Amino acid sequence: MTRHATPLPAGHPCLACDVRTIAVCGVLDCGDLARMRTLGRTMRLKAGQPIFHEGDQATRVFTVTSGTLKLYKLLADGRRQITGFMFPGDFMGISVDDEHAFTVEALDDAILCSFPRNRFDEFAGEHPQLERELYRLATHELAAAQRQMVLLGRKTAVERLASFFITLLDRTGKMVEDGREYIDLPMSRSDVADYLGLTKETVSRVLALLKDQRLIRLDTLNRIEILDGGRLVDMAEGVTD
Amino acid sequence: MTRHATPLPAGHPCLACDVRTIAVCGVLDCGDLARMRTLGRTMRLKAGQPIFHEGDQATRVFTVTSGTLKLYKLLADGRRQITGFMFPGDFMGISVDDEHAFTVEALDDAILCSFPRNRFDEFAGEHPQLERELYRLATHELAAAQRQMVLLGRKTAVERLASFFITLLDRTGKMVEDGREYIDLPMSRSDVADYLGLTKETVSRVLALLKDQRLIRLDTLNRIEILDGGRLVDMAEGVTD
DNA sequence: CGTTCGATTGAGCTTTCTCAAGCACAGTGG
DNA sequence: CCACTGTGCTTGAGAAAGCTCAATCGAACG
Repeated sequence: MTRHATPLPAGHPCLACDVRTIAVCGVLDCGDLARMRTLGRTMRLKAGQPIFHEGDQATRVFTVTSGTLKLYKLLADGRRQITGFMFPGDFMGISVDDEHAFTVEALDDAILCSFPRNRFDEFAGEHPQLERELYRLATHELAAAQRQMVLLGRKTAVERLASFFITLLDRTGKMVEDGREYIDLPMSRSDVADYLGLTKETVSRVLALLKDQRLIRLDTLNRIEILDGGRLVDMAEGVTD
Repeated sequence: MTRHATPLPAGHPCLACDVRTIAVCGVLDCGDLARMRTLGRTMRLKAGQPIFHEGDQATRVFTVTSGTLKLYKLLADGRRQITGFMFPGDFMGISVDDEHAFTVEALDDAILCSFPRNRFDEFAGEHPQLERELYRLATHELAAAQRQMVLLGRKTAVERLASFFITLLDRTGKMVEDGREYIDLPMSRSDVADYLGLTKETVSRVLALLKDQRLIRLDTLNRIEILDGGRLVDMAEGVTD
């Protein structure tokens, strides 16, 4: 569940699909990539389909080729916290005591590459540079998790939405058309709410508010134009000004 | 900022103090430990003293020998989120792009062992089993961070306090005296609040509530007796029953 | 063209926060 | 030895942010 610094070019096929995946690109040479390729296989997921559930045995690791996934944990009564989203190029290999710590589900149709965990670990053991890269990815994940703790523990609803947009801009890369910046929201309002520790109603209301203040524009339900990124950054950090 | 599975025996001296530290004990042999020892030096901290601040250059890594530390991030207007506490045996070496992602401050008088980051990394590079252990620790940290996201995003004040006590029981090990279980709270009510995404007043009120329900007893302000651990575990997970 | 499902909007409510006052204990000085 | 003072903790009352429940809207699809 870690992500490479550079985004995967749209449509960039994954390692198992006979090309290199972002998570290892740059740290393995051609021969090693070829060897690793033989370990993987392609998985195609329909929207809404889960890959594994919290508590399942972690027998495989994955990289995302295309599509978006959500990671979440549930409480006994069904309350849900989405702990992250996965985009193309992301790596999902982290587990504790061989058990998955969360459920992963596809938001839209997605393609993954999957490797048997033991063979992947073995392969990593033989490639220190890959192992170091995995560690680096884990530390970046951890830093992101800490920022999310600040968001969930201390930010207002408006600040949470602003932070969310800024993070998406950074992560999925700006989409610019005719000089306008857009972000795609492949997830539902409920998903956004469960990621930000809010209700879907509050998400809707805050969107309306940001729209009224001309900071964003709802191009379509799932496509948002960023009208004032600078102001959003300030908001995200709690700068009242 | 990761923690070994087994707790450090009280008073167990650290690597730099001529003995082994928890973070590496079990993965290094005597000769390697001796070499690592030569890299470290001991640091003594007074209560309230910071080790480094968010954004500082990360030139050293640390292990905790004795005492307790808090890790936190601030928003522009001073709102604070404590992202974790460090106890004896814990390792603080994770940073992103050589910058510390949070501030670390001693809660009480503490002793640390500190290593120059570059020498430590170099040493780790020569000891794959140490590198693997650091990765394992990071993944455990990440799982803990995700549990904290559930707490901050979806749990009620009562559930947060119950979760906090259960986590402390697991982490610092049960202290049993005369067949009674205790936990120490080396941090202030404000610190607890900033860790759980609440205010100090709410923390006080919830403590009073749990006390009234005979789930805990305040032995002293900073020492809590667990009267009904089972019930607390249920509460922590949102089991209403 | 009707149905469905997610998104939006509204009204009232609950939990937690804020602000303020009172309390308890440790340290200090008379 | 005891009053004094400071600091952190607790308790109370009112306010506010966000939640719940319910109604309405609107785009997608058969």
